[in-house]
Amino acid sequence: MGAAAQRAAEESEEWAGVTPDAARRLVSAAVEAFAERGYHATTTRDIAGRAGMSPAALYIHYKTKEELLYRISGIGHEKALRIMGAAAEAEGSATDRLRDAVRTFARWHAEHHTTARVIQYELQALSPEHYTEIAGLRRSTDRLLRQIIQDGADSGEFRADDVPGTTLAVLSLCVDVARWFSADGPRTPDEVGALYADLVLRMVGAQ
Amino acid sequence: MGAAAQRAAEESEEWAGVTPDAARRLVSAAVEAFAERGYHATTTRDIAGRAGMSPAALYIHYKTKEELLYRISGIGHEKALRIMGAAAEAEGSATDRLRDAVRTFARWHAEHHTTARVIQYELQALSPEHYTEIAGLRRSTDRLLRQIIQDGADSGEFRADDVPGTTLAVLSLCVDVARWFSADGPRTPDEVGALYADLVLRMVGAQ
DNA sequence: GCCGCCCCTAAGCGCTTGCTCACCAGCCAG
DNA sequence: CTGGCTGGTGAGCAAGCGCTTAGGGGCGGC
Repeated sequence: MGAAAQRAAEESEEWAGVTPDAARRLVSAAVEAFAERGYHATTTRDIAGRAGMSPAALYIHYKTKEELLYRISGIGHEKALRIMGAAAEAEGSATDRLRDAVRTFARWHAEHHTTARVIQYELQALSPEHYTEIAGLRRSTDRLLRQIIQDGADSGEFRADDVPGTTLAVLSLCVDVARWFSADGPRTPDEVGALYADLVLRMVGAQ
Repeated sequence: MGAAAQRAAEESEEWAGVTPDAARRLVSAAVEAFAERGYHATTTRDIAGRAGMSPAALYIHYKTKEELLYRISGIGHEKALRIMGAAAEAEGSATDRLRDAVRTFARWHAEHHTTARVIQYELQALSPEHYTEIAGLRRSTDRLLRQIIQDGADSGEFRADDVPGTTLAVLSLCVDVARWFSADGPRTPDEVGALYADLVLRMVGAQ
C-alpha cells in the first residue's frame, strides 16, 4: 500500500473506534459542521441533518452537544499525541527526530485540517472539567517536542538559546496549519510537512 | 516617555478614533467579550452590560452585532497593515527590515492579544461582503512581508527556496501569538518580539 | 418656559436554541 | 406468537437570542 493510499484508508477510519455506526456518523457530521461554522454557530439540528437523522436521535448517543465536542477533542488529541510520540521515541539523532516530528505533525494538521481545526480552535467551548483533561494531552505533546529540542541543544546539534520559547513557536507553527490549510490550495499535505520540517531545522540552527 | 509608557498610552487610545464615548465603550466591551468567549457565544446583552448600558443602547450606535465585529476587524487590520508597512518601507537591508517587521508585528499581536484574537480568529463570522473587504487588507499585509523576503532572496541575503511558503509560515507564526499569549505568562510582548525576530531570521538563513 | 434633539431605558416580539417525551418499527430469543 | 430491547421519530417545551418600539430625562437655544 502506497503512502497516499494508506493515508486515505486512515482518513476513512479516522473515527473507526466510535461505535455503533450511527454514533460514528454523528461524530463525522459534527466535525464537518464545527470546522465550517464553529461550535457555537452549529445547531444540533444541523449535525443530525448531516448525519441523516432527526434532531432527537443525537441524544440517544450523546448526552449533550458538548459531549460530541469532547469525544472529538479526545480522539483527535490522542492521535496528535501518538504522532508526536512516535517521532520522539524513534532511533536517530535529535535532528532526525525533530525533522520527523515536524513533518508528520504538520502533515497531519494539513491532511486532517477539519478535525485539527476543531480540536485546536474550539477548546474553549469545552466544559471546565473536560478542558482540563484535554489540556493534559496537549501538555504531553508539548513535553515530547521540548525533549527533542532539549536533546539537540544538549548535544550541540542545535543552537537554541530559549528551548521552551522555541518549542512553543514550533508547536504554534504546526498547529496553525489547521487554520489556513485548504485542500483546494496549491500545497499538498506532504509538501507542507516537508517545507515546515526544513524551516524548523533552520530555526534551531541544525543546518 | 519610555517605551512601556508609550505603549500603555497606545492601549488606552486603541479605539480613540471611535466616537462618541458610548460607541467607544461598546467597541471596547465587545472586543473583551469576543476574545473571551468568541463572537457567537457572546450576547448583545453581555456587551451592553460590560459597557454599562441597557441592551437596547447598543442599537443606537450600531445597526447589528455583526457591525461591531466589522468595525473592530477594520480598525485592527488597518493597524496591523500599518505596522507591517512601516517596517517594509523603512531604509535598510532586507535583514534589517525583516527583523523589524517580525519584531513589531509579533509584539503587537502579544500586546493587543485580545484585539488580535478577535480580528484573526472571528473572521468567519463577518458577512460575505465585509469578509471580502477585510480579506483585502490581509492580502496587502501578506504582500508587504513577501516583498521583504523576496528582496532578501534576490540579494542573496536569504536562502529561501519557497518564498510564498516561507511568507505564509512567518505570518502564521506571528498571528498565532494572539491565540497562546497571556499577560500572566512568563514572556513580555517585547521578549516575544525579540525571540520571534531571531527565529525567523534563522528560518530564512540570514544568520 | 418650553420646544426639539439626542441618548437612553423598560418591555417585549418573533424566532431559534438545546434538549425532552411519548410513542413506535424492526429484530431476535424463548 | 409474543415480549422486550435497541435505536429511531414527531411534536413541542422553556429559555435565551437579536433586535424593535414606545416613551422619558436632560440640555441648549430662543
